[in-house]
Parts: sequence; structure tokens; C-alpha cells
Amino acid sequence: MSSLNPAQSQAVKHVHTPLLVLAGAGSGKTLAITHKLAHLVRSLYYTPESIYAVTFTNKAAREMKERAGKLMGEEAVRLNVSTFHTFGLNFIRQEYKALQLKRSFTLLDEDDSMAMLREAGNLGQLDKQVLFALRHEISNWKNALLTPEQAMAIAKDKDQQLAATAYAAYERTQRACHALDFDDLILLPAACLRDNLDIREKWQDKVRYLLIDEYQDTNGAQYELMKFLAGTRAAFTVVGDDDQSIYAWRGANPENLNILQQDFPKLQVIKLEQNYRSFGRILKCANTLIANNPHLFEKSLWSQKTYGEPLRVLSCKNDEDEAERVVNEIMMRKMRFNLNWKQFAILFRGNHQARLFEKALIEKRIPYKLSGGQSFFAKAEIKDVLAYFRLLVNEDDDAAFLRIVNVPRRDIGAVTIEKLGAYAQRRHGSLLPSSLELGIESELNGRSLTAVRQFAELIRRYAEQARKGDALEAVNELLKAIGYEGWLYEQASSPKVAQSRWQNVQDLVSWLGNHINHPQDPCDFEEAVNRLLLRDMLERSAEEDRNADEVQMLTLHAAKGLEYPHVYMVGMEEELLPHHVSIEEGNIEEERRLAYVGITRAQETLVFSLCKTRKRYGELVHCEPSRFLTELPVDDLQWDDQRNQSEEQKAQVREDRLAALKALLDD
DNA sequence: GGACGTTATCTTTTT
DNA sequence: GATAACGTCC
Repeated sequence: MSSLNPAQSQAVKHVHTPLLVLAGAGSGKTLAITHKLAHLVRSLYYTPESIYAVTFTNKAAREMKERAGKLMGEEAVRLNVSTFHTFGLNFIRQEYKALQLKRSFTLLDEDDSMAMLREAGNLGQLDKQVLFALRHEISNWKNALLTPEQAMAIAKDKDQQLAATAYAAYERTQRACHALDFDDLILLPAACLRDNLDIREKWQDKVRYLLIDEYQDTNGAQYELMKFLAGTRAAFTVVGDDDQSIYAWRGANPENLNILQQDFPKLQVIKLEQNYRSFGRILKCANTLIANNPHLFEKSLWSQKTYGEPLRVLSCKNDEDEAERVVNEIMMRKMRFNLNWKQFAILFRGNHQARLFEKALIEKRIPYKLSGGQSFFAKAEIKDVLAYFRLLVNEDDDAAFLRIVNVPRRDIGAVTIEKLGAYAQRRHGSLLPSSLELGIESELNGRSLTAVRQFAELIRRYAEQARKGDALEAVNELLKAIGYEGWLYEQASSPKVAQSRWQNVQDLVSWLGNHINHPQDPCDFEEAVNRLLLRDMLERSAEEDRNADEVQMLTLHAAKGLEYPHVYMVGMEEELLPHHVSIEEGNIEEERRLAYVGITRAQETLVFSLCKTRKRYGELVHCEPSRFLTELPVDDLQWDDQRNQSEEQKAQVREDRLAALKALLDD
């Protein structure tokens, strides 16, 4: 406890009334939370099982567990540390009966959910963007804990009524398939606690103390869930920073910081304002920038660290030039100061920006890691195999059934599926079991019937093996039985493409295996699949080599919560940061917070880069410097325009590069 | 039903 | 410039 400053220590010890900790960037928030966990157990004799800590990312949850473990040892594993969604999943697995669900249900990711909505609402021809807006609207209703009926009742116009109708159809289909989307993982527990006094009392008794991290990112349903868990005892601490709210576009409601004060009048507010991360000048620039935003709570970050060098701004001719210069800079700095690659991070607004930097890094043989999570799960081969997993776990998962019933080709066409679907609907059953019923025999012709039944029997056979025997073996044998590798080669334009796709499938299977046989935390097949769908495994394996010495490349969104000695924020241009869509929507404040998050990642040096021209959608466009650069104090920026370099400077740069290259060769 | 060519459309992405 | 959705042809 001696390692804490007065504000941190106050935040740790305060337990008698609800507490809001306003934790500025780099203010030792995780340190305070983990000390609080230890304090509750060691000094106040809470059992670890009765403490629930909730985060937003798997990564944050894992880090919290790890750091709590270092502080309090063995007992830390008994703490309930999880993401909101994992908490919800565990809750539903315990209370599935009250929710009228089967024990085995499946999770839909964003794409699955969209596909189900299109199917359920008969929206086949609807434009993708309109469908997206519709899905968003449904999400909003779910986040407000509204049923389709309630949504219909408050619908203001014809469009909303149509949306509510689609919501109703979507929910019916979900029920029929025992499929939950990400929203349901929050919505169902919240509604369950609201509607069942006995369950509410049971959980309020279980949850003796509640901690919530990144509270500014909570949405309406998450807030309701939190309130029901906290109950009247209201033993909780929430930690947040309104300046780092960058997920409003995704339903997060930073107003929850304000509402808290109204809902809990006894709320105590503690501010953590000392920054332990960044050199003074970097912090000053961050403060100057964010001062342009309105604030819910005033706070001012300060640092005892040295002031540091001016922040440099690399003004480049074009985007290729930008990548080359940034990579050269990194290379030279590494050699000159004998640093590690992993001390450098390149931050950008959009994933597409990574391309050129990747190219430049590969050219120079510099190791790097690109954090881009979801593209892996968007790949068709991964979605196919996941659909097989889902169907093995839950044979009522019609969405998964439809996706793979003819993949690889089994000559099961639309007509057959339609007949089967109509039959299943009449019988109020799902597709796979329906195809094995006697009644279906009169509906389908012999060939179609055989094809569908063979498929259904195949799934049942391997599902049984997965349940009773070795799940990993079952999965591998299933993939062999359906000839998936061969199918990939058949489908792909070149063997190379097929090879990489098959590699993706193998990665997926090995992640599944790692999880099932995890040394500390083994689980059954069903849970492994669910964790896979909650994206928990990719990160886990990525984290295993987090000690690898690689330059880090990530989006500004992904960078939140992380820190690096040397940060390069690239593409500091109007239309990119702030993004043109945000400019059009007048949503500059969130973009400014995004820039703020980027700046506050830097510990020692920070370099911005921008271009005069850039290729966008294949066309060369002129770029203006980001307004955020002009909002920073002029004296702290050092503009470094390539065109203004003297011959002497250019010679120096060439010499430096040569030296760096030589050093690299020696390495 | 599937392969292939043409044409609009472009964020960020914890789960 | 890449992709996905759409239309056309076999």
C-alpha cells in the first residue's frame, strides 16, 4: 500500500459508499484496482469468490488477474474477473431455466446476427446499409431493455414500426434456434434480475463487492445490469475517464458517469490526476488538446517526469514516403539508442493505413506485430468451420445449419431447404432434427432426402464423439470426413490461397485444442466454442508471444489502455483524423478524444506524421494537416518538412541510414 | 446452380 | 484499389 499516492490509497480504502474513480490516462488505475482487490480480501476478509470485477476486453481481464495474482498470490484465481460479456454468458449458463433456454445455446457474431435478421425478416433484397441501420436500431432497443412489443408501442413512424416488426421476427428466430447475440449476453441477465426477485436476491448475495473498469464505455443495458447486481447495498467501485470515451458510436453512453451521481446520491468521487506514464511535454500537449472538449468533470493531469524533447511532425510528400520515413526513423532511433523493436508503436486511425507500413517494415526486415483482431473471424473458411462447431454443440442452430448444409457441396439446393424449412416451421422444430423425422419423408424426393439425412447423421455422429470422447479428435475427423481441405483447394483461385485458408482452419482448431487442454483453465468443447465466439482465444495465443521483440502496429481504438516508450501517430490529416464521416456528422469531440488517447500512449517520445498527397480509393488526393495538430502548442512541436531540408541535413540523413543499415546487418 | 464479368462502396470494432 | 454485391451467360 506504500506504493500508492494519497488519492489512489483513498480510492482503495473507500468501501462504505459507492465510489466513482475518475482516472486520467496513465494515473495508475490498474494499480489502484488490483490493490483494492487485495485490500478487500486481506484487510476486510471478503472471500475472493464474492468479489466481481468487470472489464470490457479479454485482455484487460487477463491483465487484471495477472497483476492481482502478483499482489495477493494464489487467492487471486478465486476472484471473479471477467468481461461484461463473459459474466453474462456464465450467468445465462446458470439461470438458463428461468430464461427458458436450452443448456446448449450458440452465440451469434455480428455477421451471423445480420444474416439471421435478413432471413427472419424476409429482407432478402434489402440494401446492406439499410440492414445495418436496422440492426443498429434493434441493438438500441435491446440496450434499453425493450421487448419487440414495447418497441412497437413506442415506434414513432412507419419506419420504426417496420423495424419493430423485424425485431419481433428476429427474436422469434433466435428463440427457435437457441441462438443469442452479443447484446443478449447483457440484456438477458439484466432482464432476468429485474423480473425474478429470488434470482435477484441470490445474485446480490453472491456479489458482495463489484468493480467496473472503463466505466465510460458502458451502455444502457450494462448499467442496468450493474445496478441490479449492486442492489441497495451498493457496494461498488467504478473507474472511468470521460476523456477516453471512444466507443459512443457503438452504443456506449458516457452520460452514465453523470447518471450515477443521481442514482446513488451517496456516491463519492475521487480523482486520480498524477500521471506516471508520460514526459511532461507530451502530457501538456494532451491536456491542451482535450481542453477543447466540454467536460463532465474537470480534472487536470500532471507529471513529475522530465519535460522531454519537442514532439516532431514529419511532413511527407505522399503516403509511401510517410511509411518509409517513419520506418527509417524507427530504425535509426533503435540503433542509435540501442533500443528494442517492441518499444516502438505505430498508431493509425484505420486498419487500411497499416498496409504501406507493413510493406516498408518487411522491406527493411524489421519484425512487427499487426493487431487486427476481427478480420480473422470474417474469413469464409473460419465462419464455415465455426458453423460446424456450433452445430455440433447445438443441433437447433439453424443459422449454422443453413451456412454449411451445402458446404462442401452436397447437392442440397434451395428448393430442398425451403421444403425442409416449411416442414420444420409447421412442426415448430429446427432444421437438423426435422430432417431425421419420419414426416419429412413424404415432402422430399429420394435423392434430396438421402443427402440431407446423410448430413444430419454426420453431424450427430461427431457431436456424440465430441461430447463423449475427445472433442479435438472429433473435430479433426469431421474435417477429414467432409474433405474440407480438398474443398478449399477446389474453390480457391490458386493453391497458394487455398494453403493459407487451410492454415487458418488449422490455427482455429489448434486454438480450440489449446483451450480445451489449457493447463490452468481447461474446459469442455461447448465452452471452448463459446469462448472462441467471444474472441477470447486469438488474443490469448497472441499474448503468449507478447515478449517478442516486434514493432507494434495498431489502431488508435486498439491502443487504449496500452503504453509505449516511442509512439508514431501517422496520418495526422483532416478527413483521416478527424475522420471524414465524423466531420460530416459533426462528431469532432470523439475524434479529439481518439487523438488524446493516442498522444497519452507515449511515454518518452511522440512523433506525428502526415502527407501532402495520399492515394485514396485509387485516386491521388490533396491532404490538409489535422486540425488537432493546430490545436497543440506551437512551441512544443518541431515541424520537419522534407522539402525544407538543406543539402547538409539530407547528407546527414543518408549517413544515418547507412549506419543504421550496417548495424542491422551486424545484428 | 455455378462461374465469371461489371459496377457501386468505402470508419473506428472491446464482445 | 479491393471487395462485395449484382447481373449475365453457360
